Amino acid sequence: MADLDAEAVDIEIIAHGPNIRSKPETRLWLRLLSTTKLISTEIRKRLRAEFGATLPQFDLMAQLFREKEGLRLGELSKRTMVTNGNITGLVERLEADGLVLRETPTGDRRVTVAKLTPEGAKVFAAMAAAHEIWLRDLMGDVDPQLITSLWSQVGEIKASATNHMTGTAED
Amino acid sequence: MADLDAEAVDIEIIAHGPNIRSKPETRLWLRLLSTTKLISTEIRKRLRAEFGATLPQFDLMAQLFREKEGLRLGELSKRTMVTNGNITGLVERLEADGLVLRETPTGDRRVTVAKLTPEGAKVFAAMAAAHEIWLRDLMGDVDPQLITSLWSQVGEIKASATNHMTGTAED
DNA sequence: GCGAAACCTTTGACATTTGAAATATCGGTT
DNA sequence: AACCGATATTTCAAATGTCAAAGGTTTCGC
Repeated sequence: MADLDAEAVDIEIIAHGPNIRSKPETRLWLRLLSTTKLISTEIRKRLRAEFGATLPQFDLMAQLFREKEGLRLGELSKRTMVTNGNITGLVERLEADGLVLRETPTGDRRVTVAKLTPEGAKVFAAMAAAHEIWLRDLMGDVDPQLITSLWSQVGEIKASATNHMTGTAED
Repeated sequence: MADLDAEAVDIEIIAHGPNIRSKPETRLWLRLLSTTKLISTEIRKRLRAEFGATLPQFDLMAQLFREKEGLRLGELSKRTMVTNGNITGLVERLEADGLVLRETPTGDRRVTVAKLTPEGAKVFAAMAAAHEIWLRDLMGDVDPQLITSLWSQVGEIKASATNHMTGTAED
């Protein structure tokens, strides 16, 4: 951390209140972040309590659930936005639990394909059902039309962000 | 992870496409999550590259920046939504970097108050300025009015979620 | 003022996270 | 058939994350 020039910034802009003085983009960002964190924490808590699973495990299984033939680890990494190194450990733990299995296709030995075991599919189906109910519950006070329109509007944010970054990513 | 009943779930509802079959709440949630993760990753990358800081460190400093008298660690924990145990280490590292200092008020020796050092305030001011620019950049393609209206609409989601959870939290 | 309940922070055991470096394999060139 | 660049996964160190239990302190009821 280096020596930086404070005078370049109008302190007041950032200083007060619940971000009242921040620029709209920053305010929206802080709200997105806190909302997501809030709901994540709750979902994680419930996943843990009712299924002994973590959120990343749920995400990963969700991807495998809709690709019965399985997915390569790199593909899993992209889809879940989890780094490669992390996928390794995640899949290892799920394999140890008997929910996922790993296999190397005959053609290319660099590749590892992960797929759900029948047990894994069963467990995930139950988790997914609960997950949907939890979300309807958590968003229960919100007008259903707003939910739908938010989906596409947040999509605009996402598209813009994707446009303006060094790397890339998808849905 | 126990043996669960798959028949309880209509597989098709979850199975296909980019969540086309999911309920609106679930779709919105997945989009919020992926959008937030996308932007977080980019912000983290830039914070690291330009300031050698992490996102949790930035969050923590942001809270201290607008409370010149400092904040108790428990208060910091609530505001940043970071667990107590984690605040300890976070503040320790920032203190080691000379950006934050800890002191125990005379009145109550249970308490530790963290505040920014002058150096910390200087560094944060520069980070905050850059942060705002990055966000304007990332959301640059979006109609400014939409940004503002999203802020309040996402607020409705947040309020609803807050209403429907076991614990509590604030803005 | 004494003891119990309440409060604030730290500690400890572990799981997860990232980013970068290391490994392993493939495909094509020569 | 050895090599090079591109791919795919794993490993590693450091930071962050949770949860639960332990440590001091304060406050309150009596």
